Amino acid sequence: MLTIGKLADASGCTVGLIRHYEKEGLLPPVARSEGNQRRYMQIHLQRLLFIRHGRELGFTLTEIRELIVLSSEPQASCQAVDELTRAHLEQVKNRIKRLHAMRDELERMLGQCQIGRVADCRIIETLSDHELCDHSQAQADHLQGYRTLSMASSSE
Amino acid sequence: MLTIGKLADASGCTVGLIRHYEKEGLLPPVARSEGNQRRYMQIHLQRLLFIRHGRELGFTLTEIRELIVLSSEPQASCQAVDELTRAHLEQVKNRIKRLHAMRDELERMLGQCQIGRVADCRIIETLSDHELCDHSQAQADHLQGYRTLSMASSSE
DNA sequence: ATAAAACCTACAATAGTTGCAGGTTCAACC
DNA sequence: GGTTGAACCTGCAACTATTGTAGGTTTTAT
Repeated sequence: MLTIGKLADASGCTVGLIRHYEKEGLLPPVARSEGNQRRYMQIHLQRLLFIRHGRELGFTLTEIRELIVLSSEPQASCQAVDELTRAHLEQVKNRIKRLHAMRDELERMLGQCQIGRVADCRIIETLSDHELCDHSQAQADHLQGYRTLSMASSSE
Repeated sequence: MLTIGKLADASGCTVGLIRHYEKEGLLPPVARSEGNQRRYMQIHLQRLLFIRHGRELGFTLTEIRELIVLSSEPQASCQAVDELTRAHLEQVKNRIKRLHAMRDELERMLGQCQIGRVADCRIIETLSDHELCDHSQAQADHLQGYRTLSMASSSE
């Protein structure tokens, strides 16, 4: 029997996040102590690790919920799993493309900047005038947002 | 004089987004008609294009606000602009790294999947057991979220 | 018995954008 | 001048994933 705090330590999630996953229906119902505190078992840890691993791979919680449903039928074909993963991979590739375009343009701008006065700054100039931008890959005028793990992480 | 609708068309923003930028302090104060409707001038269009271009390059609204402040002093050194851009570039590069790790692992999993039964699915298996994952670049256990343009875009 | 650590719920905040409801103004046409 | 329809107004809620907080309860160890 694990308390939510122990489960958090074991899984690398915060306590709040575990409660959140429960609310979202990603964690199965939990036994409670007499005083209404959650008491987990190994199966919950496994599920939690599954969720975290999915998140590390960039799946949304909705996709992970879907993967959980699919994995609950061991005899079914895993074609749906394959398709979901393939679709997700395409999204990841699209994001990479967009980020590459950003990176290249940012590097181009930085390469032109001589650190002079703002009035002559190529970065400001390019931002002000889209025509000065390298349009070769600028079809990325529709960019997608998403969110992965740990907004408040120390790594950035 | 442009109405907010015309400005939206000219800039590629939605009407709601223009109001949002105003609320966020990214657009200078606007003249109003007798009936309290916003009436814009060319300067507002320029500002809006600057914002959109910044967003396309992945700058946050906070960074763009900063860039606007910096660009308002033409005689100042553009070193701060350069530094802000450089820092942003590093973030973009980090995101690319993480997405590369995701992509590689997803491709690896897909390559192992034979489209059999879920019970034997390598994708589910790998998600369930982090040890099966290729850890070579899996230090990315702290992933960052962010958001760029147009969540509801047609392109995904 | 008491104190501290851990837990509980419910809510707000983050970022950027969209969408809605309920109401007002503008433009054009009769 | 009146009427209509499009465009506008404000304020609010939604989305995603996660964190944080406030105010209160339980558990655990002393």
